[in-house]
Parts: sequence; C-alpha cells; structure tokens
Amino acid sequence: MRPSSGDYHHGNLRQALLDAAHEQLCDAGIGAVGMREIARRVGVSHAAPYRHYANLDALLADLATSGFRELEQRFAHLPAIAEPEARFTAMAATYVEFASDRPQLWRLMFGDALDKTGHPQLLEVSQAVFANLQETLLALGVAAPAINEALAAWAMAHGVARLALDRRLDAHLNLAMDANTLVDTAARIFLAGLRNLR
Amino acid sequence: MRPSSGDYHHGNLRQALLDAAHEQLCDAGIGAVGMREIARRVGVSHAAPYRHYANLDALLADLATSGFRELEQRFAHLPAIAEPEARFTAMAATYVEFASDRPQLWRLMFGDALDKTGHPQLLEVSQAVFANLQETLLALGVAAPAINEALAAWAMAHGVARLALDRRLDAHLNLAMDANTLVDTAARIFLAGLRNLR
DNA sequence: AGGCAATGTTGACAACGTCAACATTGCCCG
DNA sequence: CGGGCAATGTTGACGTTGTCAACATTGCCT
Repeated sequence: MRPSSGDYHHGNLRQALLDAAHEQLCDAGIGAVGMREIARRVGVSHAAPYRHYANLDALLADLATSGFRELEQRFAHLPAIAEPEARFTAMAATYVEFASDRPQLWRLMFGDALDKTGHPQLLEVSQAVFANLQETLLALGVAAPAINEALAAWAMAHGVARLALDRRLDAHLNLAMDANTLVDTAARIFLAGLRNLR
Repeated sequence: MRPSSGDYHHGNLRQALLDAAHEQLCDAGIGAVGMREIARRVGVSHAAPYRHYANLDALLADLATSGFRELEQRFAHLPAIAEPEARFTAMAATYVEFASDRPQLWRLMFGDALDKTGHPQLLEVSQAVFANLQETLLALGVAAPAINEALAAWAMAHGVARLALDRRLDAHLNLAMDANTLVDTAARIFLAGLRNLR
C-alpha cells in the first residue's frame, strides 16, 4: 500500500504519526505534543490520528514504549564486561547516558505527563528493563531475590538522571560537574557499601 | 481589608487562589489545575487571577515554592539526632516521607509540569533544601565541599521517592515493600560505602 | 468630597481534544 | 470483472482552556 495514486490514503499513517510525535517531542518538549500538531506535521487532517489512536494518551504511551525498547537495546548492546562490579557501573552509566541523550523521551517515559495506568505494553517493557538490572545484581553475588538492592541501585541511577535533567546540578554547583562523573561516584559508593555489608 | 460590605473585592485573593490551587492539586492532580478552575473554586470570575499572577505558571511556581518551604520545615523540626549517620538516615526518610505524604505537591515541585526557569524564588528555596543536606554530610566527616557525596545521597533519596510515587515499586514487586523500608536499605548501603571508601 | 490606583467582571479570541457525519479508497467475493 | 464493504481520511462542530482588552467597582489618600 503506497501513496501511489491519489494521496487520500497515506500508506501507513500510524508509524508516520509516531515519527512525527517523536520529532515534535525532541524539538519542542512534551508540552508541545498535541494531536493537531502531529497531524499537521504529517500533512493530514486534524482528526485523522483518531483512526489509529483512541486519544493522545494512547499515542504517547506508544511513544514511551518505543523509548523503553531503545533503552533495552542499549543494555543489550553493552560491551560484554565479565567483571560484575564494572558491569554494574557501566549499566548505571548507560542509564544516565540515555537520559542525557534523549531528555524529552526520558521525561515522557518517567515523568508524569503521561498516565501510565491502562497501558499494559508500557508496563511490560519497563519491567523488562528492571529485570535486566536485577540480573546484574545477582551476578554480584547478592542473595536472591536481591530486590532491595536492585531497587536501591535503580533509585540511585534514576535520581542522578533526574537531577541532571532538571538542571539542578547546574543550579547547585559552582564547579563543573556533569551527570557522568556523578553517577560514577554514586556507583562507587554503592558498590563499596554492598561489599561492606555482606 | 475584609469582605465586609459588597463582596466585589475579595479581601486577599492571592492567598485564596493559592489555597484553592493547593486543594485542587491534592484532589485532582496537576493536570486538573487551571486558571478558570481555581477562579471557580474561589468564587470569582475567570480572569480575576490575572490581577495577581501573570499566568498559570507563575501561580504554580508560587505553589511549588511553598512546597519547598514546607519540606524545609520538616528538616528543621527533625528530632535532634546527634549521631551523624542516624541523622542522615532520618533525613533521607523525611525526604521520602514528604513525597509520600504530599504526592501531588511533590510532583509539582520535582516534575516537569512546571517550567522552573525564570522563577528565582523557586530556585532559592530549593537550594536551601540542598544546603541542609550538604551540612549533614559534612558532619559525617566527608571532606569539604563533599559535593559529590551530597548529590549522590540526594539522588538516591530522590530516586526512591520517584519510583515509589510512580508505583513502579508495586509494579515490580510481588512481595510487599514500601518506600520506607527501601530508603532504609539504600541509606544503609550508602553509609557503608562511605565508611569503606575513606 | 473627589479622584486615582487597585481590583474584579465581561466578552472575545485562538488553540486544543474529541466526536459525528460524510467522502474516498483499496480489497475481497461473487 | 464489477460491486459493495470495511478501512481510512476530511470537514465541521462542540465544549474547554489560557489569555487579553475594555469596562465596572471599590478603597484609600489628599
């Protein structure tokens, strides 16, 4: 199905909408992403998206889902580091790096602009990401199920990412410091604490 | 100035607007807070708020500022704990507790619904909160300026709060666990790490 | 007492999300 | 091969919102 003859039918609007929404998100932030604006970007009438998404939230949920998949990919393509502690640090760094590479997407995924309840796919992919982290923790020799520790680690990386995104680091620091060195410090403290406790 | 005679003039609308906005925020979440709704709640015409706030963002910024002041108060009224490590743990717990007591307010303060740039008061109060944490870290014997460690600690507490608020804990846990025990775990790991590193 | 600045009201505008009614197209089945 | 049906896109409408301008009302100061 192509836009060969008359371009009344688009071809595959759904993906085009997603792409346009993604561009708009990166360009202008979450507040600027609206049904009409997306339709405008694709060059289609303002109500056309409703043939593919029940409402704006559904579209945003789909966008967030693709974000989680990308994050998962980054974890998957992490260089194979055998040593567990180094791997843990690398994962935390990857997490923060993703947030700093795609700040708007990250905000959509973890912020409160989108109500996540009622989007099972979204829940599923986010759980997959967490499972990945938990496995690494297990390799550290933490006793199963290691839930506490895994969550604490996640919280740490998550907090670093958010503080960095909100520019609270810039605001509170005279000296130069970026999220990367901060997450390193935090990971080092965390690992030392784990060693010390068991 | 009271609403004694004809109630054309309200008395002190500014505070009434803030109160109404706060109620609406707690009742229905950040998405439901709008100029017209606030005015409706106070019983005043839809454009009246503009005599006191340039726009909705300005009002929300004021609300967030009051939130930071309340958080500051909680730190100030913390029971006097001399032992630095216990005090640190108590502060982290207080932080998370605030988030769980006033989730919507916390979202406003730390979420991305409100653009914080261009609100100097807001920046000021949030810096004051951070300074408080940094002092406690100093008492732990961390070398001045201890910026790295203070930020890492903040990130940890912040991450716990956010994961809890977003119900990601519920989503990922079969067993029962709340933010309180999690922040305890995280604080213990963090402190053990600090001891181990120096 | 009178006038001015502060404060509140009314009405308007553009933009938005969403729905219903209608138009157009591709595809499948006889 | 043709006709109809389901999928998809368009148009127009409704109610809502943030914000502004013009106007009304009030309290305070001289």
